[in-house]
Amino acid sequence: MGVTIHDVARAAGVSVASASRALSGRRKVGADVAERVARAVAELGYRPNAVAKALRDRTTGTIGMVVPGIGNPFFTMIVEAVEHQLQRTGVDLLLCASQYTPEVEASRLETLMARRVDGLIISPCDMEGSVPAVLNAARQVPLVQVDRYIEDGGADWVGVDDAQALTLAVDHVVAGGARSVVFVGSRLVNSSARLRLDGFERAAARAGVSVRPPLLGDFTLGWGVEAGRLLLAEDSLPDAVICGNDEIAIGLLRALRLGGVRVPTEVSVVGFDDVGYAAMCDPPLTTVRQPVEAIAAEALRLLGQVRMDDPRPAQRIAIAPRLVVRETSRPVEGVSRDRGAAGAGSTPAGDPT
Amino acid sequence: MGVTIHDVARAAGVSVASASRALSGRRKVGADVAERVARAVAELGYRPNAVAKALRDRTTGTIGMVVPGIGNPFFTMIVEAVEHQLQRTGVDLLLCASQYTPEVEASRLETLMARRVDGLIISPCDMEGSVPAVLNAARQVPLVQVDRYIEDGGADWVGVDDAQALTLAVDHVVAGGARSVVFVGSRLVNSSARLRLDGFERAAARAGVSVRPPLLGDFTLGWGVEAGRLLLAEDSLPDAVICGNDEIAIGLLRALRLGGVRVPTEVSVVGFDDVGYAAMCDPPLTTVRQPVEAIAAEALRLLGQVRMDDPRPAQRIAIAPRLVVRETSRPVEGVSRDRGAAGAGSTPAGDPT
DNA sequence: CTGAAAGCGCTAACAT
DNA sequence: ATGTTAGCGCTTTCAG
Repeated sequence: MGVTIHDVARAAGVSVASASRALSGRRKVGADVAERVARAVAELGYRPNAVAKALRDRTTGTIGMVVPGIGNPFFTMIVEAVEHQLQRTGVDLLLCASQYTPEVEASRLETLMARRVDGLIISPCDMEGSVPAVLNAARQVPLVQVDRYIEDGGADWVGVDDAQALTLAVDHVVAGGARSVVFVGSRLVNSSARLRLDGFERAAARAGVSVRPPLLGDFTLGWGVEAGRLLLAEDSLPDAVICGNDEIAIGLLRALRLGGVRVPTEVSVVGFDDVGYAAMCDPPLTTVRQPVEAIAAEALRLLGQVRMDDPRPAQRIAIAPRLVVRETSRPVEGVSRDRGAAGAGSTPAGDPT
Repeated sequence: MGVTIHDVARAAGVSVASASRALSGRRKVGADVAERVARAVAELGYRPNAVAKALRDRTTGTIGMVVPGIGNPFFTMIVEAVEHQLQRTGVDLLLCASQYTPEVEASRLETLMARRVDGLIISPCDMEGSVPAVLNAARQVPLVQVDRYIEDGGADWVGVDDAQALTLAVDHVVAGGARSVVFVGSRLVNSSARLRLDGFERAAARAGVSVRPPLLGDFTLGWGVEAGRLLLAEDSLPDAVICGNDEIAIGLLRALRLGGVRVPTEVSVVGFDDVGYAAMCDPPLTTVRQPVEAIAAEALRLLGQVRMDDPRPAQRIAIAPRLVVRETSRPVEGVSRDRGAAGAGSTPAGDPT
């Protein structure tokens, strides 16, 4: 620690300007200068100070990302996708969790801006509560929302096309013979919850099937099992249940099994997201896959486009999802099941603890 | 963007020094000065530039963390714990994933150091391959390893007491009547894998039970189901199988169920980590819980202690785990099962997608 | 092609 | 109590 470009310049017998030029390679330097600087760097173990560079350049090569919670597999997927897209960019990611709380979300945004991130990617935790902080941040620095958005239309957004996703899900179970369907999702506190319920209702109406009143809780396993019990307690089961995310679906599956209900023979279940576990649960879950890589790529592209000076209208980009048919839905002629569902090695790997 | 402390000083009609003092509150200022500065700040929407402060202070208020992969629930737990401990500290976390690859790990460490993080927390991905990068980093900045460590003893470490953990697991199944046990874990490429196998073998020997050759793959669901099939293919099943982590255990459970084996009636299964899903799988998993909060707290404490000038010997701190008895192991007199296992709302919540 | 010097925004001596 | 100023490490005009 502590060897600066001055030390390098002195050791190489050149000016700091030359050392800097040699280091960055962005300007011509004599061959001998380059040579001697390189040697000095190696000998002294010089490491450029990114902080000083950032101060000088007024840009940090860093973008901030804030998601509601990193414990949630879906957010983990998006974070990984963003990280993946950033790979060879030289841009680093400053990751924060808002813990589903507008207050900590606002504070995280504040410190990210103090650190002068070059851009911000955020999945706002609360459709209403997040509005001031997000809007305020968007005024200072390029910002794009992913997955969830605030109700105010003041900032760019990219996410999955929820309407299309629900259409895919509903049409699939209907094609499998379902005549009555129910939606199990989240209370309408964030945009995804609302969009998905809407999408479901429209798709069901279009398909002309009977729809039961939706069950709305939160996006957790726990709610999934509770919802399953609620369903079991009713007079009769619907032919299919469409879930707001995979966690709910997996919890539901569990409750149904405990209740002695066979899936998909008696009822079909469809999830949403396609988290890693969906392929490994029992039976493997039919679900709508979120195009996370595409979302990440698009978000980053948008971020690069934003110019704080000429404010162009906010964009909303919805990306088409894909239905992944596995074994919790009744087979449909002409639609083949996703292979690799049942077994080993089909998940991205990972080598924990 | 762009309003500096100079602007504030000018607007308030005071010197930058006074403005700085008023802002930091670290030195006395006249009441009127404080007042006028506060107003100027509010009017101009001043935001201190953390980059400039960092350059001046030679400290960033940031620590870097690098884990093999954020998709793995266990690492996610540690990251959350560290974040949680950092909460009211004003210290921010710079999170990176090494993707289980020493090369990217080295590169992440390099950029973290360029950004002048005040400390580093790392779970090295490879017992051998990570050695040079970790040692090199530890030479520049306070560093502590969590969970995994490099074989060279040159850097601090804090993690779970694997030997004790395996003793807990083995003694528990033996108390439940098991006479033959097998270990399903990971190939010995990282410290945890080795420590856990060792711990298992010692504990089994001490308990005087018959042990079958261990099955070693990786820490994934996929390997768990494969191992389950391998077990099924043998002449007879062991009384109990102890797994290297929960993912393996959950995969194994699935394979056993498909094979028609009843758990825990015919065989007991014990996991390791106690990830959120362990309480929700079927049946709920008996497992050894990692004391992640304690590990995070201890790591941070250690980090604060390290003085780069006086090199004290490296420390290794192993923290005691706790056995969480659920329903994949045969009941033992006097040991009560973990309640809340079967149902709703027992997980930390989370409100995804 | 190379060097001298200014300045990014901030804080801490060092005056006053 | 307040103001002036140097300087953190770097890049980039501007001269030569």
